[in-house]
Amino acid sequence: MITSIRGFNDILPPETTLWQHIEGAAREVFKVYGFSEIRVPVMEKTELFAKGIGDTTDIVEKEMYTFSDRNNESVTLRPEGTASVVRAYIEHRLCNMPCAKLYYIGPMFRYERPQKGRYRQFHQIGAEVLGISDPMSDAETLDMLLAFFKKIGLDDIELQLNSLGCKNCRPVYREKLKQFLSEKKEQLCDNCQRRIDTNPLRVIDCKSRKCVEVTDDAPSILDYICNECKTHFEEVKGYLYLFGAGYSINPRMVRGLDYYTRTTFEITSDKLGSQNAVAAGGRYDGLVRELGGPDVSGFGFAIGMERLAMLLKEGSGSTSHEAGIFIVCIGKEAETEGIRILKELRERSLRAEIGYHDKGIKGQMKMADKLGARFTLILGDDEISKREITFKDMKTGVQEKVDIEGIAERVIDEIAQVKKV
RNA sequence: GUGGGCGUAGCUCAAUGGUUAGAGCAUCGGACUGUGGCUCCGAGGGCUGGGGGUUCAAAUCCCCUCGCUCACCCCA
Repeated sequence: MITSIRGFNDILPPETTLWQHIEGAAREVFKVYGFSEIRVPVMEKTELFAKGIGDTTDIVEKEMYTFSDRNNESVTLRPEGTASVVRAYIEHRLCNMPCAKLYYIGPMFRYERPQKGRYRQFHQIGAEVLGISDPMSDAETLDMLLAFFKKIGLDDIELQLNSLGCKNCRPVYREKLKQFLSEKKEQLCDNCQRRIDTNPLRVIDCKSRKCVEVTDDAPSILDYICNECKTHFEEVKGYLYLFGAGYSINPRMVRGLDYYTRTTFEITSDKLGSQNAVAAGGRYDGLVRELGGPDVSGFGFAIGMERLAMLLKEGSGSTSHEAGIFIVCIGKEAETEGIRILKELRERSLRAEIGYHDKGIKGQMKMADKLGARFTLILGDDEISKREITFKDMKTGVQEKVDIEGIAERVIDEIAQVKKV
């Protein structure tokens, strides 16, 4: 048996309905906030990600699907969406727009060990605002994200906010923190002892109890960011209040991508297991320039579709099928008439299916039931000779013979009745 | 890359080292040849993940390997 590749999953019918619902809600909400969809390729030149994400990050160092194509060019399946969107923004001179508010939906690829909420092919809904540095934009975009979660009925989530400062003030804090950690090195977990030099910010985000205690009085980044960054952060908080968005400050939150500056955030849920962020993002003011574009700001986020679907499945399990019609035919003549009716119902946008002959009438009824049809239309010799059709309500079991002319109207009426209740 | 847990029918799971590896659900058929669900009866479906070893005898014990899963790491 040929199976799918490790970490690459099929999404099967009952669940695809949920996915469509999620995507539809995102499109609706993003639209009213003035965003437009952008579709970018799933593969890019490797250097785009190396430059954009940072070539010492874990993603670039060991998690990318990188190949040589037949021309010996190094290409990579995108591990995230922002770099591609920024590339397209520069390539097509979208900076000529007053500001670019773009969203995308699609698969991303990272070569990691799969676990709960983490897959090698996973899907993100992302949005980016390019060309605006105003803190109101941070708040507005966060408000949009929260509006989306509200729309799909997800509560029990928390918006955690932080500022990572800019390229001027972050290194100052980093040194200060390194100093602090070095003094307490022996008390940290093995992992964090190693991290003091490679990634000190990560230490204050460590979950091990030992490290949490030791870093309790560690310097906070919010005390070290420069005045400009501080002002920006304060204004973001002020605008969040105006938009009515709730949040909590988490000065220990760290992001894994190099491009983030100033505002960063995560939306978390305690129902996701170890991978507890359902969405995350932040500001990236140097990225466009870094990738060869104008010196403009950026702000964006990405939502993890698998994680979101996981949360929504926990809640309401409404699997009720749509009201549908199933046509049972006995004999060639009935079949001819049945197909005619089938076409008519479908042209009127009704969900209609027809039985296949090799099943017999019993088999066809069974199939109607399994498919969840609310009504069946039964056509046999009796009906054909009298120009009638048997109309059966599968829920109540009640059936009657009705005139074959105008059957479509009758069905539409009945379905309208059912939907009202 | 490093750990832990688990691999038995399509699915969920049974089976002290000892007959022919079982059950529920699902599938198909019958009771009910123009009527689904409910009930009853029956059928199909398995190299017990794969390979090696111990033993008179292995789903069961040992080793190797592959797969899944959770966690570390990292992240959506």
